[in-house]
Amino acid sequence: MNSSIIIRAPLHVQVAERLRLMIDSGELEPGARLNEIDLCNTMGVSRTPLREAIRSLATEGLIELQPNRSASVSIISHEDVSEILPIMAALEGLGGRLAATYMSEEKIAQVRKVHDQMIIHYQNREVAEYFETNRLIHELVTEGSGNQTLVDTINSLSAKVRRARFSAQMTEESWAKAVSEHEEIIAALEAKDPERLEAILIQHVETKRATILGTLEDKN
Amino acid sequence: MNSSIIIRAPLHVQVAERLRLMIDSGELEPGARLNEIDLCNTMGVSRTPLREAIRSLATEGLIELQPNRSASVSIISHEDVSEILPIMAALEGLGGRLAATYMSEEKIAQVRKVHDQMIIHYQNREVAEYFETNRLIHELVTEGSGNQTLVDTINSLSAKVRRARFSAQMTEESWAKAVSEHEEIIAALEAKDPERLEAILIQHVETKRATILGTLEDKN
DNA sequence: ATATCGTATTTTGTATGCAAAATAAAAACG
DNA sequence: CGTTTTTATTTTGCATACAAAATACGATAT
Repeated sequence: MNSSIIIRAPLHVQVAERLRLMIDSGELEPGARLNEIDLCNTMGVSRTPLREAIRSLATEGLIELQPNRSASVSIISHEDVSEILPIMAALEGLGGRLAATYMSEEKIAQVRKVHDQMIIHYQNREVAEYFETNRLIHELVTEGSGNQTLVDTINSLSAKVRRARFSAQMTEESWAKAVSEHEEIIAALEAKDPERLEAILIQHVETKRATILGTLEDKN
Repeated sequence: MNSSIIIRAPLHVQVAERLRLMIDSGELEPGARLNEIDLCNTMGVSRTPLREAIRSLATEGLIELQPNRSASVSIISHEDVSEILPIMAALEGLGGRLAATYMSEEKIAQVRKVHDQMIIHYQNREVAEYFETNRLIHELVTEGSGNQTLVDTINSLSAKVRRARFSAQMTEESWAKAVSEHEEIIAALEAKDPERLEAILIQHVETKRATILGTLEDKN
């Protein structure tokens, strides 16, 4: 039989995906109001699937709902970031510990490849590419834990922080530190040292926290 | 002015709450199919808010969606439990560490009170009451971290495991162990010892894992 | 009797319609 | 003029209607 059956995802799923993308890319900025009819027109769907999608993103925390008024892209505060990062540290630490134990040689080699790419992007000061390869490495390591729930949980938290785009604060110095920590990450992974990888990943998130929160000298 | 304005939650929120309750109580068993029209009739609402609620619970993971067929209460497997518990261990550990540092004396006293109640329920072998006070203690400690995102994340994971009702497996022995660990938890909290509390809470979840998975001698 | 095909019924997916609330605009008042 | 009140418009909340898919049922053939 034909195994290439095209499975059409329900509209509300497609719409949710697209909204998530719009939020993630910044096309829909934090605080932006979601006018249902406008969005329906741009997406070419009716309000029903759109509203279902909005409800989903609301439970994900990407959108905020207030009765009888437009949904809005949720605004992430410094407090939110301060809450989320310690959680991510604990979870990435756990993921690393498991990954160092269970990850296959091939997967490790794959991480190494992406790592080397990232280093090149760093040397060439290609910010966007650096961030993307960076993100991918963390994803691969976490996936290496073999714990899908862990991957999902981290992704959900990561998505919220990512939107914040405090990243502008990244100095040459903090960037160098992050890269150096990544060298340690790959080393611990290749050495299959769970405790060390866990510790480094926790430290790495702490570095991220310091960077994002502008070394504390920001407001708040 | 009158500050006692009654804020009516939107129907889809009320419905979601009710569904969550039905799932949690077991009225809707894992695998049960959700017939939209039936549910609409029993709840006295139209399909629109019901479907919005279903989408929400689906993104929470309590319900599973398959295109063009009824939504069903998601079935939690032993694998799922094995994935979730290590995550909860890490997060409860983090929560405990923070709680031991930041929790106020009054809050600690409150936990102590609930703890003493729990012990009485244990001595009287009042299972339901024991579980409820137990749950409350963990919630209070986690809340003591002052990290709302952490509370929410743990609750979300906890809700999934709770539904599993593998709890039947609890022996007199494992129950005693859990209680003894709780004595240590309250001690570490009162002593404001972050490292110790973190360690105990992680150990405590490990005990739970062993209990739930029937000390490994189950299938799988 | 079992299996397969075709039809009828149920159930979900999506669009639309109407009422209520919120917002914007206009008019009345100071 | 600025402020409040009233009216009009927009926007959300919910219900319903219709189409498409899935399921259940029954007939036919083997």
